[in-house]
Amino acid sequence: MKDTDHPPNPASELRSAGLRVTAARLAILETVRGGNHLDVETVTSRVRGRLGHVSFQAVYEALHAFTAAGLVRRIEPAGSPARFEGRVGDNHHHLVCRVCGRVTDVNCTVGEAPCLEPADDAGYLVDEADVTFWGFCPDCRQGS
Amino acid sequence: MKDTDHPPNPASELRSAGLRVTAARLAILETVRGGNHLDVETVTSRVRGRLGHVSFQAVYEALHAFTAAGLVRRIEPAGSPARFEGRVGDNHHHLVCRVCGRVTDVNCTVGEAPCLEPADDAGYLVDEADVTFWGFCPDCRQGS
DNA sequence: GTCGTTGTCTTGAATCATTCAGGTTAAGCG
DNA sequence: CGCTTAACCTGAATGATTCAAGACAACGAC
Repeated sequence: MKDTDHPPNPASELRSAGLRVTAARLAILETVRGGNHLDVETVTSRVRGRLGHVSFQAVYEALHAFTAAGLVRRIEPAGSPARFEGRVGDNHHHLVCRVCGRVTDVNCTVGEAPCLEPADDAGYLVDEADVTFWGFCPDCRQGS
Repeated sequence: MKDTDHPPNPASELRSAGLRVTAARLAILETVRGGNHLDVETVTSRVRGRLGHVSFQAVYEALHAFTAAGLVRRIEPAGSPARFEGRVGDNHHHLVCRVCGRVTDVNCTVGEAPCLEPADDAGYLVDEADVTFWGFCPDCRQGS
């Protein structure tokens, strides 16, 4: 099982998602995939390091489009700006450090696609489960 | 099992949490408990309806203090402002409507305190699990 | 290869929730 | 009845995100 299923190449992924292939978007997509739950500012600065100038709006729009297309996933731990990750499609969750904000992936153990359905859906048509574990990461739990 | 365990009365709850008892804070606490995942603006306007004038900062500070004291719980579904609820201490989760933003409580079925621990804690000291189910509420799934 | 459509990118301003600052009021203990 | 300090007030600032409107360029059609 591959980490995430990346078809042929990023360019064709964009195309088959109905998006145009531009240097900026390729760099944004690769940056998100190469990074670890990056926020918009970090994505932007890394992309700028590669390409020169790219506007914040271009990054926001691209990330929004990618999220809608299912190419990336957006997470937003309470109190922190939105973060993006390349791992999509597998039902995994997150550990978030209350001190430093670090985010770490956790696989869900309870079976294959656990936590995917609430006990009682109250009539809702549920399409996603978002599980966040809050605590203190190895580095930050020292001083406790 | 009671819905939520409310000791003697709100005033003594505040006191035993080390907080002073003021008309504003009593009204804020009761408003949150009587409401359904209210945001700060709604809490403020309801409290104002009762008491006359109360500043936003007073409400923010009170809600922050209550949250720290464990009297209320703060949730923050991605993309929406913070919301507060009076149900605390029982491990329950939330259904959030993608269209209207409505939030509904769900009890966790998988045992008593489920989803409380991740499969692999990656060295984190986990103290809370935050589970949000995204979907379409009964009212909003009609047009689909 | 050229053209046209429209998705993408740019600059600049605006919005919204939340927080910070500093000073005033009043809860509750001695 | 004072004192200490939590609580509250007004007003301004911050930071992430979005809106607006025009310029540019990807890519399918010709």
